[in-house]
Parts: sequence; C-alpha cells; structure tokens
Amino acid sequence: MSGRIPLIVIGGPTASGKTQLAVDIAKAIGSEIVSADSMQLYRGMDIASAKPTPEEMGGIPHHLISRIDLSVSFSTADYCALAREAIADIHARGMIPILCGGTGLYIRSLLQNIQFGQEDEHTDLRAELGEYAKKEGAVALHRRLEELDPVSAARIHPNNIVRVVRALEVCISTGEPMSSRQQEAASAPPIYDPCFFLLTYRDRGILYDRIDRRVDIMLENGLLEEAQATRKLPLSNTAKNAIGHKELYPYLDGLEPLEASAARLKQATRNYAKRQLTWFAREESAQPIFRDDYEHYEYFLKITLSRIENQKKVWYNEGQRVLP
RNA sequence: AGGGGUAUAGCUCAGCUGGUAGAGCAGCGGUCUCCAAAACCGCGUGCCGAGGGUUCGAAUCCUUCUGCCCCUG
Repeated sequence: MSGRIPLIVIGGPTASGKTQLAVDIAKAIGSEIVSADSMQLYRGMDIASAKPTPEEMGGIPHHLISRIDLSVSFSTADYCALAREAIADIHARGMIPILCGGTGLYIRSLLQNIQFGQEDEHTDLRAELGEYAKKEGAVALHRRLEELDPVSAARIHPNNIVRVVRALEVCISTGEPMSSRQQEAASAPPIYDPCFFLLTYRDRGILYDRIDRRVDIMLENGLLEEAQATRKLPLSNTAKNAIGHKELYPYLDGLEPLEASAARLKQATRNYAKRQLTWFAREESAQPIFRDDYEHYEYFLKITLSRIENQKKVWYNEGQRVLP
C-alpha cells in the first residue's frame, strides 16, 4: 500500500556487524540511522553496549542512542513512541530511514504498529505480586492470573513468574485482562513498508568467536573502568539487565580472577546471541543475509546495496501507480 | 624409584553393599505484544582410560598397563 513509509531494517544477533553495515548503507543511499537497541539508549554503558564510536558513525546521524539516564526505566511502549517520531522526521526530510538493532521485540512492535497503553510501572504492585509468588509459589500466582485473565494464563508458563506478574499487573491496574488489551493493540495497520535484513552467519562458531574477541577488545578499551563507574549507581530495571557490567563485578570485588569474570561475560553474550537468533528466525518478512557467504566485506556490501536498489524500484513503482 | 589417590558426557562431578549410567554448566531446539541484553520451556550428546579375570550379570570386585595428581626420596 502507498502511504506507508519505506524503511530499511537491519536486525540480527549481537556482534554480527550490524553497525558497520547500517553506516555503510546510510552513506550509500544518503540517510540516517535509528537504533533499535534497548541498551544503547542509555548513557553510561557505551563500551558494554557496543555503541558505535564517532569514528564508526562516520558522520552519519544516529538516533535513539544515549538518550536516557541509567536510573530511568524504559519500556517497549516508550521505545515505539520515540522511534516513530525519529523515523517520521527522517522520512519528512526526504530520506529512507534505516532502523538497526538487536532488540527484536522493539523491531517487531514497531513494524506491527502495536498500540500500547500509556501507563507507568506499578513498582509496589509488582513487588507485592513477586512477594506472593515467593511465599505461595509460582503455581498459586498463576492461579490468580487464571481467574483474572484465562487467555493470558494459558499462554504463560506458570514458572515464568516475571511474565505472570506483568500480566497480573496489567489486569489489576487497568481492570481489564491483558489479553483483550493486546488484541486491541494489534488492530492498527502497519505504517511502515520495511525492507528487512537479518544479518547473520551460517557458521555459528564464527559468530561466537567474534563475540569472544569483542569482549577482549572491550576490556582493552576500558570496560572495567566503565563497570566500576556504574557499580554504585542506582540502575533501572531495564539498565540493570545489561550484559557487560554485572558480569565483571565479582572481579572488581576481588572475588575471582579477571579471566573468570571475562569468561562469564563471553558466555552470557553468546547465550544472548542464541536467543536473538531464535527470535529473528521467526520474523518472516526478514530476509537473511549471511556474512560468511562472502570473503570480502566490500562484496557483501555491494550485494546488499543492490538488493536495496531493487527494493527502491518496488517502493518507487508503487508510488507511481498511486499517482493518477 | 617407592607409597597413596584418581580416570564416567564438551567441562565439573554423582553413581551406597554388582543389575550396561545422571546432575549442573556448555551445546542444540523452542516460547515471547507492555521489564526483552529479561524471563521461561524442551532435548543427554557416553567404547564408564585400555587389556585380562571373577560372575548369570561389572562403571562398580580382582589384576596388568597407560595417563594425571599427591606424598616420600
């Protein structure tokens, strides 16, 4: 359909090379980048979140990076609001926006144009529900959800306390089952016409090696100092989950040698990459591009750019057809 | 060299007095529309160091060899 905003999307696991690819595409087509990364949004985790350096950005404007303080919680709803704004702005200035990042939920929510309600988190209610789960058990908590929202209860495994709590929180605070709210949320038509690339590797071992090497490089670049700096700061629910600092705290506390902490950091990152791969594999609209199919990056980039050129014809021709 | 110990999944280890083996982690697969770098679910991948013996039956008992560890010299 016309009227939809053309959007180039680059998703994929961590350390797959999304940043460089996005910058090179932006240079080639003359555009700007909107980050889809839940951690690069924060200030103070630049190394850990593999935020592009000014040199890596190569003069290309990056949006939704370093936007919020570590103490501030951030939700998918918040992200979608900001991202829509940034994309609309780039598009209004006559460019095809590039969305790039590894947070699959953010990308999916944006592309499917999920309409989230706009409530704050209910910290005390969450704490109370969590306490209940601790005392009465996960099954008892799940039973409460069955009463308020059987549909969600059927979808969420009783052991998944985090999500049971979240569903209960929504039901109790809004007086409406989360499942029916979700149904409404999914009703809006999409506003983007995406050209979605899933950047990945056929050989997972290569990706895992890249992750291990990148952690070593992060350590050389001052990751320990960065972790030390966040050590005593109050971190929001979102920020405290970041991979990259918490794994190093045992070393910083003198509890174990650096190699042990570094090994756990690598491990956590590899596990994360695996989960991302599972998530993105379900994204039917995404076309996989395998970096290890090409020996030279230049050729890989050229192929990808030519795919974009083809997509531009589709976008362009659709526009033509709509004109009288 | 002598004495003691150990050898089981990719790793760390369980396996009582004999009935061909199981945990954690890793790995692999998956779920996920409001915390998502989160949370959760599923799958055991094995010449039980090698050879010989005892036994209906050996990871388990005996023995030889090999590797590793510790102690004594």
